[in-house]
Amino acid sequence: MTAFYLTTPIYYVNDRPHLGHAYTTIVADAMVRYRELAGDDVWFLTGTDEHGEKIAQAAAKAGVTPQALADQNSAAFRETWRALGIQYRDYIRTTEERHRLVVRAILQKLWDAGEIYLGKYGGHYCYGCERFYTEKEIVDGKCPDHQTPLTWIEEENYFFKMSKYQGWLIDHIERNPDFVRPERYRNEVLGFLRDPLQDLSISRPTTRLKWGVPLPFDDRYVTYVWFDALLNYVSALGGPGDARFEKFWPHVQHVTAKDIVKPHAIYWPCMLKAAGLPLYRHLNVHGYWTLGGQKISKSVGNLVEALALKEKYGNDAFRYFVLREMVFGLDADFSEEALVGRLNADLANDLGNLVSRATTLIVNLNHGVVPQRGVSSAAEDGLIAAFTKAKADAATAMDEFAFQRALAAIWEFIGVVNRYVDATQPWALAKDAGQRERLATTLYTLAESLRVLGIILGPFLPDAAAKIRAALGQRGEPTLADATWGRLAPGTVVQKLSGLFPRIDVKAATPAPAQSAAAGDRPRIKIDEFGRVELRVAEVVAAESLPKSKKLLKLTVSLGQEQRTVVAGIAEHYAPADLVGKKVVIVANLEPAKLMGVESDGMVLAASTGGTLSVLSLDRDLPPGAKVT
RNA sequence: GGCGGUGUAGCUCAGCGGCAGAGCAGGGGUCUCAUAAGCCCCGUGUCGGAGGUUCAAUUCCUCCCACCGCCA
Repeated sequence: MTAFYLTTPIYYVNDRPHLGHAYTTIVADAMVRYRELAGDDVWFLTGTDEHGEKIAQAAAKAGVTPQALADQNSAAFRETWRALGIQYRDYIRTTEERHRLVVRAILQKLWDAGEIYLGKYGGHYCYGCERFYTEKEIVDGKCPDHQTPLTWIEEENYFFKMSKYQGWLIDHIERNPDFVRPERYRNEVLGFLRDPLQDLSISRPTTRLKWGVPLPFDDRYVTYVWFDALLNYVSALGGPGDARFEKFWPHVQHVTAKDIVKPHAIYWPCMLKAAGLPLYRHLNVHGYWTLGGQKISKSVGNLVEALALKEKYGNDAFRYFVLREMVFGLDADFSEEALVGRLNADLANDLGNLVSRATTLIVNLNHGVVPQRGVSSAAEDGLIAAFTKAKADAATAMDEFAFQRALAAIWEFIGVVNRYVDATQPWALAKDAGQRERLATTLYTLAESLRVLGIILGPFLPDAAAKIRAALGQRGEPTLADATWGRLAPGTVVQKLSGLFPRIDVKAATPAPAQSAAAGDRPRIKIDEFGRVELRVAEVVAAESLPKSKKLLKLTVSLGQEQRTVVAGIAEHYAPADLVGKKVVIVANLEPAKLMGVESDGMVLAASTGGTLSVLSLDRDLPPGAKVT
């Protein structure tokens, strides 16, 4: 029995779970389910990354301890995976003692081996950002964020001698072409390695940051968050010496999004090499989801919304869509329309309808009993060959992390079965007493087709596959070996299974909210036209209703240096008290206008649909006056 | 600025030296077991532009344009 160990990245608890995290995790879940179906002994790890400056800062801002913030957000990820039916075997948090122990043990080992040294680092430091800036990032000697002068700080830190592994790493990647895959990311890594590799700073002085794992050999420092985080893949198995580690570590593969290729493809192999541990087998890198073709970096909120569509259309449909639509490694676009398109065309029309018609035929024409099959004709031979090919193609695709190709291969077979029904016409055979054996063979073939589909679809559509197996009276957890033609026992009772994936009536569906505006066919504007609109963050200092108006509120807002009066038509949706202290977005260069006798100098932005209205605010805190672009 | 990638049918993309392909969308037909589903038929598109190599280029080479990524 082959061991198989797959990890997702541990997600940074500064974030809320969104489509990007979900894709990574669904991909890993589907792969693990597939390997398990194929008979491997699997282990599947996910978790959360909880140390570092950003967490410490966010917690301070929220007035809670870093641990409390981490607890809360780690739980949000766990809940998301539960809702998505993710079957992880372990969930690690970097604040857990089991993790800290392993990190410290490995650091000590590296220190003893002379892989770490104390060095001096000088840089331009911004106290506001609590970080160093490189020469390139600095604007006129000032912090690009705060526009405040920077301080030259020399700081002693511990460094990992990563540079000495450069030649070795290049060699390893060249000898193992699929170490980093798909190939585009391998090329990127090799490109990066053409320039000299620097040693890696692995500590932060506790005078600046306390939220981390203390270095075992110098408690004036905590471990730099990346060094700490990468080790989760090892610590979750108990570390070297643990039986679980010895069993699974040699077979580890990682899955990540493309933004964290560098730590995984460069730091991590060097760290493992220095620690005397075997390297991972593959780093599997996927691309980004875009929404309506737009880059997602500025619209994390929309990614959270995208993830919410799983509630509307169901886990299986959501899983199927992301696995089928994204070419693993490339970016792909997510839209509700595309999701519904896949759901209707592939799941409802092709698969759901096939299940419905085939089970109905067996129930109607043979009282729901799988008959003894007779002599095969060319039609059956062709169908069986198509299944064998689909199964093999899917296997090849899965070996290469090509989920979209695996699903396309299975759908080829579904198409063959649909054509088989049309070609053999069981309903016509049933009317001819001389065709009883043909009918029996046909019905057996259909039932067996559904049975094998119920097995190989399991990793991709867990719920639907289970329903199909149940309708065919199949019990227990299947294996891929069970998906061998002819194993269905005659006499098995089949139940009618309709509505596996109901079609979504696109015309009757409610128009997509807000989001569709971007994709609409209104005339586009140039960027400089948009640039004429000056949008700024404003803090509501005071709010009062206007006595004579039902709709209007008079707001006093701060833009940092100046205060203004703005009248907003939101009284039906917000009480004045709800708004005070809130950061909103206003149009700052609008011509002033008098409304109900009050001069309004600006306009508050709000989104609305039907009866709901929401004032735009920020999901991260920024000072009033900040420009919105 | 350096390195790399992409540009093929309305949309998403495959093909990567030998008569331009698939899925979806759209149009037409047909069966009736089925979820108005299935099945069958319908695609001349400057294969981003210009030049070159070749008997032959969407495919190889050079340059240019556009977009994207990594690095600086």
